[in-house]
Amino acid sequence: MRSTAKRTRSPRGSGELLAEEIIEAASELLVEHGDDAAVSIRAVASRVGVTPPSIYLHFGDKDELLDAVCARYFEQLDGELAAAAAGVDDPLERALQQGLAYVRFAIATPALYRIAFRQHAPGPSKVDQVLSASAFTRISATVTELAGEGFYPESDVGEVVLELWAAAHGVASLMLAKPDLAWGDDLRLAETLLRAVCLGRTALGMLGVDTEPDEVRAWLRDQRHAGR
Amino acid sequence: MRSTAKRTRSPRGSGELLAEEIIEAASELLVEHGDDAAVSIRAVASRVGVTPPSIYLHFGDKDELLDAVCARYFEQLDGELAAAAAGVDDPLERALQQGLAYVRFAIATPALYRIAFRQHAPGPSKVDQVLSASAFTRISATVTELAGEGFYPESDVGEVVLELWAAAHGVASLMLAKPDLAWGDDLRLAETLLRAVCLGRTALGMLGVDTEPDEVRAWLRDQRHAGR
DNA sequence: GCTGTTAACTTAACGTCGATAACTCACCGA
DNA sequence: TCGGTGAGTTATCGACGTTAAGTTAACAGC
Repeated sequence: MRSTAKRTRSPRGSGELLAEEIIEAASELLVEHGDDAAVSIRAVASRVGVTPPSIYLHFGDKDELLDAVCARYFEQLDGELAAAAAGVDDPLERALQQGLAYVRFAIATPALYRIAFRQHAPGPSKVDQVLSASAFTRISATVTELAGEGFYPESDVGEVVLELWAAAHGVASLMLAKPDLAWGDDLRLAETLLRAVCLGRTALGMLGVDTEPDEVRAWLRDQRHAGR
Repeated sequence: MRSTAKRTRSPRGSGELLAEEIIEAASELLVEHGDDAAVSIRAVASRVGVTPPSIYLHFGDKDELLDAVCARYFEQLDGELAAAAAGVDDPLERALQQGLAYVRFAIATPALYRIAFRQHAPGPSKVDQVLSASAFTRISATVTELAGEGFYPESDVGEVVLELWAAAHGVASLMLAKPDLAWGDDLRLAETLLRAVCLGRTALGMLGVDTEPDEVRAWLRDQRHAGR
């Protein structure tokens, strides 16, 4: 917890300048220590060069600060998703790349990702706004494109997006929580999972199989007995 | 934080009796308040009817207590998975039911599930032991059975189990973190996702399509242009 | 240039938290 | 009966989030 020299008082209109500095200091602490326990109001204040109560001039409480930190974090995600999708024409491949980019983004800074998915006070948070306006919208666009080409004929686009998100989040979250499992050293497992989510129903549908349990089971049984 | 009457001192050999009471008190606090902030050493001690330092006679620190709480929690999961699998002969259907049971279990007590997947100090935790010895083993058995029937011909069983777990955890975790999304009021979305994970690769494999991006894309293009 | 206002920040403090050290006391074997 | 020890207490520490009240510097108006 390095103690910075005293700041000179900010000029009159620039209260939000310090707010930005506070968010950045909190982010840095989070990334450097990899542990949200390292982010105390006092530590953040000390790093910015200010006393703890000053934080409360810019954020209602600690949760609000962390919410702002996560909002800024997910703004970066939007850029990453855009970069991952750039130049990828096929929407299927694009969905996959965006999913992988999401996982990479999450595991790159575990502390930030973890904190973004903690319980937060009810009511609309900045994180949710940023997420729905950027990443969620971006993936929705890709899935909509896929749906337009005939994938998921009987499913709502929103459902597919949620499934994709849940899969990507599941891999990322579980990798962070249980890093000792046999994940391999690349994202092959994530890739396989995401591909299954994108294509599973499509493949079954193209085989003329509905997703009712009995039908699937019967079809598989037939395949197993007939094939090979 | 109800303050219980003073306990009478326990007889000589029964140190572990209090340990059990402590775990249960902590679990109750967690479930009742739905918030891990409600579980303080002081609150737990007060509910048991004991002073705070007594907790440390039975648990090294707070994390160790919470680890024990989660371990006991996941012991129940093993029973739930067993119940969900009971009487389901088809391994495919069984995998699905176990996955759904996992999701139901998680969202039934959000506070407990959340706390179990927080960051914890490195080294083997009780939670991990319980998980790998019960739920993980149980799902592995089902997947092994599926693999024995010819599903996942080119995949390791461990990989498939991880994918299944990641998918179930992803849905559960995201439902808990973002309950305002359009999840519907049943677990249909989870079911679809789990089915895709169980069957996605199988279906593609049976179509004679490898999981390489180019191959899948080409195959889908052909299907789209040829079919309908 | 002086002055009043107010935004930006500080000082001091409260209550709660996790954790530790040092103590008390009942029980039990010898 | 008497030391030992397991079970639990009292007292206390430093750090935490947060608030109330005070201080100071930048600007607006004259």
